[in-house]
Order: sequence, then C-alpha cells, then structure tokens
Amino acid sequence: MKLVIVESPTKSKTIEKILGSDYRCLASLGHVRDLPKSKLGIDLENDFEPQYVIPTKARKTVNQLKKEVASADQVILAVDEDREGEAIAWHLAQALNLKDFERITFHEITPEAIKEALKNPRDIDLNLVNSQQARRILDRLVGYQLSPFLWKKVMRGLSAGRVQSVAVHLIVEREKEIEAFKPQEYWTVKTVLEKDKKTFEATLVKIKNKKIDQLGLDKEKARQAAQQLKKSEPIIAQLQQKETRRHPSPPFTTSTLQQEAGRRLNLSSRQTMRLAQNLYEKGYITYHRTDSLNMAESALKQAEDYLKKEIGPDYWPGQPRFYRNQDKLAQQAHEAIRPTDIWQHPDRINLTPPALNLYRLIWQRTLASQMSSAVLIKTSAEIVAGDYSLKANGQIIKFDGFLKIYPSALKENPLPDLKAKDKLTVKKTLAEQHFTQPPARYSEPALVKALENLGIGRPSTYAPIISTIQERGYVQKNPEKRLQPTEIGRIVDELLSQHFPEIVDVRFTAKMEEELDLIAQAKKKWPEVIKSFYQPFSKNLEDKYQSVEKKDLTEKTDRLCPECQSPLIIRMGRYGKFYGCSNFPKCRFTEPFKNNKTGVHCPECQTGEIVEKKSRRGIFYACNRYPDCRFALSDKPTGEKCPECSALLVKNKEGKIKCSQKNCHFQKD
DNA sequence: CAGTGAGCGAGCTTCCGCTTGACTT
Repeated sequence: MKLVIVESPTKSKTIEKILGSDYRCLASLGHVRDLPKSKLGIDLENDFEPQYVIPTKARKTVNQLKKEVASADQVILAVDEDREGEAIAWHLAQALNLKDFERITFHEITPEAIKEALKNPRDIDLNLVNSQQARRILDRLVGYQLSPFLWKKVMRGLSAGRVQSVAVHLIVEREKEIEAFKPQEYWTVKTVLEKDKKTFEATLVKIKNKKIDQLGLDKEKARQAAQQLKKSEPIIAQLQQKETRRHPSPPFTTSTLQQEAGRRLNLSSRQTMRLAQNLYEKGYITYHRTDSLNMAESALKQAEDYLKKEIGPDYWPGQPRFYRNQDKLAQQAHEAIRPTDIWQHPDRINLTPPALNLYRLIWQRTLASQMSSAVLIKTSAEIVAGDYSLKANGQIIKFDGFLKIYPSALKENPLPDLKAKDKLTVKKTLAEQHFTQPPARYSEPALVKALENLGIGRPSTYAPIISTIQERGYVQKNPEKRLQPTEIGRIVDELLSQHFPEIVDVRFTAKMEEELDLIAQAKKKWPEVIKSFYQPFSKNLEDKYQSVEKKDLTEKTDRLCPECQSPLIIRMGRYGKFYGCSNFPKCRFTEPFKNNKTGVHCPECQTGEIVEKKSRRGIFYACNRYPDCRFALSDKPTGEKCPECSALLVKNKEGKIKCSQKNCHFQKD
C-alpha cells in the first residue's frame, strides 16, 4: 500500500478512485505546522530561527497521517506545486518524521497527469521552502510587532499587516480623493434626427470646426446651439462603416469569479467563495482558489465537442483558445475555475438557486472562453448643420459568437439606412448640464481586483482580508455595499502612513516578492533578506514607541450629562462611539451614539465635519467642532457643492436640492 | 441587542496563507 498526501480532501477522494486499490490518498487540510499563535515564535537573537508548532486544529490530522504512514510501504507527497505547497511538503516530512518519501506534482487531476507525475518523483526544493519561511516570518514580524504598537498608541484589539494595512490604505486614499474632488460642470447638446420616418440620436461634436471640449461649451453656448439646431436642416457629410471583433474573456480565476459574481449576482466575496466551495465539494467545478487561466486538455476538447454539437460549428473558432496570465506573480498550482464536465448543463442539475446561479455563470464563462469572437459592424455618421457638426454612432451584431452564451451589456443600436448628402429632419434638441463624477468607492470585488493587480494577497485570502478589515472596524460597507473607511480606520492609516510608510506602500509586497524569488533561486539567504528589512524596522519601531503620543479618541460635545450636569464627551469603545459623562467614574451615565455623520466637510473651518444635531426646535446640521466653529445649516447637506457659488448644496424638506447660500438661487430636483 | 470607558496591572488582543469541518444556537 502506497500513501499519497494532498491538501484538499475532495481532491484526495478523486485521486484515490483514479489510482485504485494499491494506493491510499489522504489530505493534510492545508498547513500542518505554523508559528505559535500566542507568541512571536521567532528567535531574534539567533538568525530569526522560527519555532514551529502543530496547531491544535491540525493535531488530529497529523496523528491520523502518522498512523497511515506507519503501515504504508511508501509515502508520496503530492501537495501543490507552489511556494506554500512546497513548504507544506517540508512541514509534513518534519511533522511525520519521514525518512524516505517521494515528492511529485501535477496541475490537473486526470489519470494521465497523475500517472505521469508518479513516474517523475523529485526531492523537496529547499530553496522554495526557504522563500516561504521568509514570507511567513516577515509577515509575523510585521503583524506581531506593529499590532501591539497600535494597542498602546490607539486602542486595544487593533491590527496591522503587510496585506490588510495596504487594503485599508487604498480605501482611505480613495475616500480622500472623493472628498477633494471638485465637480466640473459641462454641457452637451443632443439631437434626435429623422430619416425616412426612422429616428436616431446624434450629439454635437464641433462648432465652426472646433471640438466642443476644446471650446468649453457653457450653458449659454449650449442653449444657443440647441435653438439654432432646431431650425436647421442637417445633411450627412460622411459615413464610415467598420467591422470589429469582440473577443471572449478568459475563464474564471478566484478574483474574476468574485468580481463577476458581485456584479451579476450581487454576492459578497465571502458568499461567492462559500458557494464555490460547495460546488467544488460536490464535484461540479474544479478547485476554486486559483490564479491560473489554464484549462486541462481534456476540458478544451470537451468544450470543442460541445460547441460543435450543441451550439453550432461556427461558434468554435477552429482551434482552442489559450490564455496567459500577464501577472508574473501568479503561482499557477491549479487550473482555471471551470465545470468538471461541460456537458453538465445548468438547466439539468439540482442545486439551491444561489449555487445554481454561480454554477451557470462558471459554465457560461468557461464555454464562452472557447468560443468564436463576436463580429460587430460599427457605423459612424458625421452630420453637418451650418456651423455645427454632429456625430451619430450605431452598431449591429453581425455574428454573436460567444455572446450567444455569455450575457453581456453589449446592445445593438442600429442607425437607419443613410447615404452621404442625405437630408435629415430635426425632431428634438436638448442642451444638458452635467457634472464630472468623483471616483467610485471600492466594492468588495473591486478591492480584490486592485489588490490582485498589485500582487497583494492570494486567492485563498482575498475574502478573509475583506472580513478582517471590517471586523477590526477600519472599514464599513455603506448602503450601496461600497467600502468606506471609519474614523478609526483613518486614524490608524494616518499613523502608519506617517511613521511606517513602507508598510502601507502598495509596492512593498512586490519588492518582497523579488527578494523571495532570489531566495528561491538560491541567490540570497533567507535570514539576510529578513535582516535587511527587520533591522531598520525594529529601530524605527523603538523610536516611535518613544516619540509618538497616544491618540486622544475622545471628542467634546456641547451637551451636558442629564444626571450630573458635567459635559458629555464622545468616547471610542469596543462597539464604536458612545456618549459618556466626563465625570467618569463618579458618574456612569452613557448613551448610545447615533450615527449622525453626514460625511460632509465643514466649509467654514475646513477641518470639522457636518453632523446631525437635535435642538428643542428640531433637527439641524452643524460643524462637529462646535463651539470652536459655529457653522450651521437647517437642511441636510448632500455633499455636493453649488456649481454657481460653490457653497454647500442642501436637500430641503420637499426633497429639492438647493444652494445653502441665501442669495444664490441655484436649484434642482 | 445591549454595552462600551480610566487605572490598579493579570492576561489578552495581533500577522498571512494553506485547508475544512466541528462546534453552538
């Protein structure tokens, strides 16, 4: 009997079936040894020697594996072929006390791939293991030394780390951009034109041969243009027709699956992963934590057959499509996420609706990735009316290709049959006011995408990272499910940015990866890499313990304690802010803090924020720096600024948006 | 859903990445 060890129990069952009765296949369930949870576990005096323990959760697995090893003729470590997988193999060898064993790897779970792998055993790659140890130790040093600093200087229970602190930083920076954003007004002029009783839209692009974005089309000019166009007799000056192709997207990775499931199915990263885990365990899809775009040859062949038989031969491009990661950091231990059997049509399987929807998305995306490109015919017409030039764009789908399977926002928008010199009638003109929009806050999947592009985090950690930064109270989801920093998130980010800039630097991980590569190639020794980071870091940390003052998280208020008449203050507690008596502990009065923030900066003092307040006469809005700043409004500010006088816009009781400046009469619905 | 805090100073909080049950309600 030979014992094969892999990471995932689902995988182990499949492999056992493939290998037959001479083999037994068991799972390690991930890492079996780690640094201790309750202390640093790194000998700083002795070349960062790590102290590894078997966590209680892994104890049971290790004991069972030990038993099986004792009765096996041979042990084969078949864990993933990447940095973490190699380390798991090494830890297994250590924890199970293996003297004699084989190390093999494969990228797809097919009889051929596994049998081929069994013929080519090798040794554990200790350089790769060392690069993993360096990664692990560096993360531990940062996390376990910076977090206590935050406990001392800000609040208990906080945390910092190579990945989470950058994630929070991205969200804080985005919020600052939004706050600093000044909307720019711009105008457009649209017309509805008619030809042979068919109407289409055209937009004003030039006046007297000058492009309107260079011209700075303002309200006056836009209205004037609209009026003149109404009475004009436009003529087609030029027509252009172009055939373009739209190619399908590659099959799913963890990151793109989370993005699309978020967009189309409105799922959070965690929900997507939970459903995917379910589909994986039931055998419907391949492994769901992956950054690979590769598909097994057998899967490519299946897609080809399916397309030829079920969809039509034109929908298969004549050869398989191969996709490559642009990302060098991708570790490619698995395949892309795909159905294990493309003939398993989503309409014919029995799953809960959310799991089915996710399966359908994966099925469609996988099949589409092997389909022909869509062919579009794009038409653009240049239309002249006196001094004015208009443009109309249309497109029709000549061949739908992959769009037949994969839903897309792409729409047909045909223009009527037009010829040069055709005369057109103007049915309608419209001058419209617009404002440039601030950048959007991150949704969960958008943050995952940003992190992935920066090479920060791994498929197995994207969803947990998002949970962590919310659990720590750094970030919250607003009603639109967008991530917004909390006050504590901003305070911690500010502190780290100021005193530990490299930790929140988006390039830190990329630099670390370069060093880890050198270790993996045996060009550098891991303790030296750690040392060159840790020496300046720990010196800086020591200095900052001395020089940085503890943050004062309390805020003054203008309210008095109803029990003892001392001033009330706002404090930051485990569950967020609350009102407490400044006479604590003599007076123990508390009151929950109603979230009365508007998120709008005070225009008067620039540093305060407008908050909702209650008075005897009702609710009003005022600067939170009262009594230092006495700015107040009776209506709720929207956060936008008046395009005419740049004072704050407010929403009055009738729901109208108005300017807060009394002598400015700007208004909109 | 209520409760959260200060300080005395015990014992605790915390990282990232690999993987699923085994707990309770």
